[in-house]
Amino acid sequence: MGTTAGPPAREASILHVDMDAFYASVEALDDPTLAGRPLIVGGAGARGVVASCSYEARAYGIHSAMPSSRARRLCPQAVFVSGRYDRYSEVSRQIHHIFESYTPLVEGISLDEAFLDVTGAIRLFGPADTIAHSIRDRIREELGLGCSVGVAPVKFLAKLASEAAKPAASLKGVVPGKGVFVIEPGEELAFLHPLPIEALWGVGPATAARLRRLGVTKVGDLAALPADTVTSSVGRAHGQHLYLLAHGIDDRRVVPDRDVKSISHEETYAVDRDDRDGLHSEIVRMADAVAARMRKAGLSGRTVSIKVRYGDFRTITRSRTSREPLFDGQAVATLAGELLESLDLGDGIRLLGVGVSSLAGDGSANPAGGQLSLDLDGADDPGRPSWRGATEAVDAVRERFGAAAVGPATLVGPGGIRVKRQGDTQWGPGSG
DNA sequence: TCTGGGGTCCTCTGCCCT
DNA sequence: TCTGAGGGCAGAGGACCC
Repeated sequence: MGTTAGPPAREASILHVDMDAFYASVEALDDPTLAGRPLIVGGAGARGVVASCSYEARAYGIHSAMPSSRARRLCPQAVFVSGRYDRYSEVSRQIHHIFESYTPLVEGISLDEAFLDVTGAIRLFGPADTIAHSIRDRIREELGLGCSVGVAPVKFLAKLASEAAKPAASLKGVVPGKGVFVIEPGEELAFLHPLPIEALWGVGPATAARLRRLGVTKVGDLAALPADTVTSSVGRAHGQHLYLLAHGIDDRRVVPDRDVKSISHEETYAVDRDDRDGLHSEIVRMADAVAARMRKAGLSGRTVSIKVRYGDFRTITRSRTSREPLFDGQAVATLAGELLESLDLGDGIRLLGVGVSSLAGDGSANPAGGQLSLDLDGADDPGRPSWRGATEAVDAVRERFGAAAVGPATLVGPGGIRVKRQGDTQWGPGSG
């Protein structure tokens, strides 16, 4: 660090593909009566938020993460639809198949966004912008969905370029965007410096407020500052990163398979809760789901965390690290339950979450280590099944008959077994 | 005008050990 | 034996992303 020179010349061969209003577009695809209408995907309840909305809804000022209650006030005629995580995952896989027909270097950021490094594909398919148009056409023709593609020499500029390629919302109708926007080598700073500072990846409301105190409102203002001034304002690592980005420098590569660092579930309740027995049952349900996802990924974890958000929105986390790797829901629930017991629930909590981190790849069927204490009952008497065996049996039954086919006894209720699945209540209570 | 869910990364603090 | 410095680690929380 310390140089103020522009980025080193590099071919524009990084693509950022961003689906346009993805969830809303999938809903309109599956139900054509929704097409062209203000459509909101998200939690319709009092504590729900907007996950995605059509451009017709955006024309009313609605955007993702907005409380659903406010969205409803802004556009009373909008159609609310609950999210279907499984369906979006399925479409996302189809989109990735298209990506992978061009390059194996595909880094998924979320269900609707990915980076592609097409450096090695140019000889076969043509220049990067040709590949970008080809991908966009195929997604339109094969899946009936729209997307915007940014092309640039580095990742964060490709992302900004895809923003520049997006359609715009207006009350007179959707204004089509460029679809593909290319930032050529040498053009980086001319594109970057007039942008507001919030355009940089990693600048949210808190960082923007700090930078504004230095007189920084545009990326170019940040680039004009000495590196030390930036780091003393926003912290060493963060400051160095932003300083480099402001000069168009981004050495991050496209990484196809990132290691998962943590797995968690959390849920916001429609009303604040202080019933310890009920919340303990919730801990068991979420721990069961987290552990099932760990095992499916062949992982075990050592650190168990709980997250609690009180009625006044104050949020705390508590965690504990086990000496032994954990792989089953009961062990995770035991630690999480102890953490919950140590807390004062006050006037009630609106959110509860359970997570596991310090993950390692030994949650498979026959790990090298793992949870000796819980396996002891089986080890004492070879004729008795071990807890590990029971867990594997549960996984096998669920694989065949579904997640609700079998589960912890504490989760059995009048309607069957209450299991937690990824994407459930994703956008708040009352989402359907 | 109230603020979801699932993640990652960073910083700070306190504790333990050398 | 006591004390302080420094490293490593765990725990907690903040900020940010989609």
